[in-house]
Amino acid sequence: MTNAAPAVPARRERNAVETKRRLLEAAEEEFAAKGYSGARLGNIARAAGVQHALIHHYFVDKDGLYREVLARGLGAITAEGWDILERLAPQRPRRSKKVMSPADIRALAEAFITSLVDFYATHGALLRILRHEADEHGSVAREFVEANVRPQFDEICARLDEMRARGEVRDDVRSRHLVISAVAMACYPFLEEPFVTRVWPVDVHAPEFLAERKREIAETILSRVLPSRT
Amino acid sequence: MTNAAPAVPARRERNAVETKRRLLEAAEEEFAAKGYSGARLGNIARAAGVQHALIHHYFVDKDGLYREVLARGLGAITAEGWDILERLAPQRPRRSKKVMSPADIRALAEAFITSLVDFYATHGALLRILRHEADEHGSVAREFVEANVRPQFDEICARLDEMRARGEVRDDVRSRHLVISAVAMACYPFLEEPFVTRVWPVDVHAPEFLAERKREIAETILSRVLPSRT
DNA sequence: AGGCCAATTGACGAAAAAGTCAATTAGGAG
DNA sequence: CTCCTAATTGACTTTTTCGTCAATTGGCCT
Repeated sequence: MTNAAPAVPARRERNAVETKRRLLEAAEEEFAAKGYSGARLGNIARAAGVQHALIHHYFVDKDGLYREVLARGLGAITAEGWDILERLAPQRPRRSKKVMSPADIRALAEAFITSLVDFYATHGALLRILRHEADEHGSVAREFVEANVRPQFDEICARLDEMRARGEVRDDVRSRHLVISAVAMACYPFLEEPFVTRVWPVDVHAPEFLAERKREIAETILSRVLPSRT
Repeated sequence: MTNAAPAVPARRERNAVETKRRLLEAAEEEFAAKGYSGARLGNIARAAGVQHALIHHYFVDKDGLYREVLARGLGAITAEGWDILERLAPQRPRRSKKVMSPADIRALAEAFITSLVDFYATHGALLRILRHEADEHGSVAREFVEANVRPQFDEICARLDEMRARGEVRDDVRSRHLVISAVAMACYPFLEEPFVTRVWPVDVHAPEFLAERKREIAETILSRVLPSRT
């Protein structure tokens, strides 16, 4: 009643790259929450504060937007994965020379778990997209996992098997189960956040929680792996 | 060309309860795979082998069908959860009398993990629906978890805390983290099956895998929890 | 200062999905 | 055997969502 002036179009700023970035970010959230077929272009446009026609201008169609979201993230996480493995294995070249002490193993495990938890805490949205895609859409996530993360998984298992062969870890350790367990413990609070926070009201992204979580997982893995208590 | 007889309507059988059951089953799969907004009534009808108009006849609308799917499952899994806790605690009434031996604890842990893994292996679809719903739709899953599974979670944590107070488990065990870890290890292969089978080609529902998985998780939890190696 | 290019819009059309309804017919009750 | 109820269908309408297009306008270049 006072100053109802709907005629003023409220000066629109223009910035192509910024707008595109906002759209991609909004799209990542929407796809992560509802999957491909459940995502609504209207929601994405509204979250980004633009008309949905703009999506078609930049990304042609829904599929184009989806691929762009994936492309933006997949390269990064693959590189980060190999990076983690790299940093953990400066000892790799010299194989089966001297055995690692329990202290060495503890340091290795702690470094690994830290990287793993940080990884999942950071890339939750993208990983939820991959999970959706594995169910409904299909090909992209499957091929990505087989081509990029499976080699990393195999690499970790191979290192564990060598450690077991050298007697550095308990010989009833089954490497694949152990890695799956570590990944499960690390990713669970972030991929299942809505559930976790309902049974245990914590901020799973708070620094204190992250630190606690890392300690707990490292301790668990080490207990399982070390021949005797330290 | 040979016997193109599309005029024969191919005698349709009729069975209300059976058809309804088929619809609910198909709906569970569809909702689990794509969430509420991503699910298509057409897909559900086709999977059940009926016209989609029949869905409206039995369940009024999409929302009605969805609620019916949830209702069919939620009651069952709640009861099953309390059942598991019940069976694990015939010792509950007498509190802090005699302490449990490591062998007792091992038996308890193995029974718990077995129930947990079987639970997740069995109810994967429904739990994926709850996960979707937590993101997009909202209320039903949240209220269900807070009202029904949180008390179960608290109960387990309380028992663990008592055990720690009695010195039966290591005193650096944080009960909530431990339970979250156990749940994570147990559910991961089933809630993330498409991912797991891409990095490690196994049939996660095969009896051998289930047995291995249970042993591995129990061993991990026990290593973490027991004051010394057995 | 003026004009051009592209970012952005708003309205429109097409396709897909949800929901409605009258008309068929299987199968049980009398 | 017959009739009558209800399960089931197929075509229809409505609503939602995706995609297109011409028109507008902000920022930049000269």
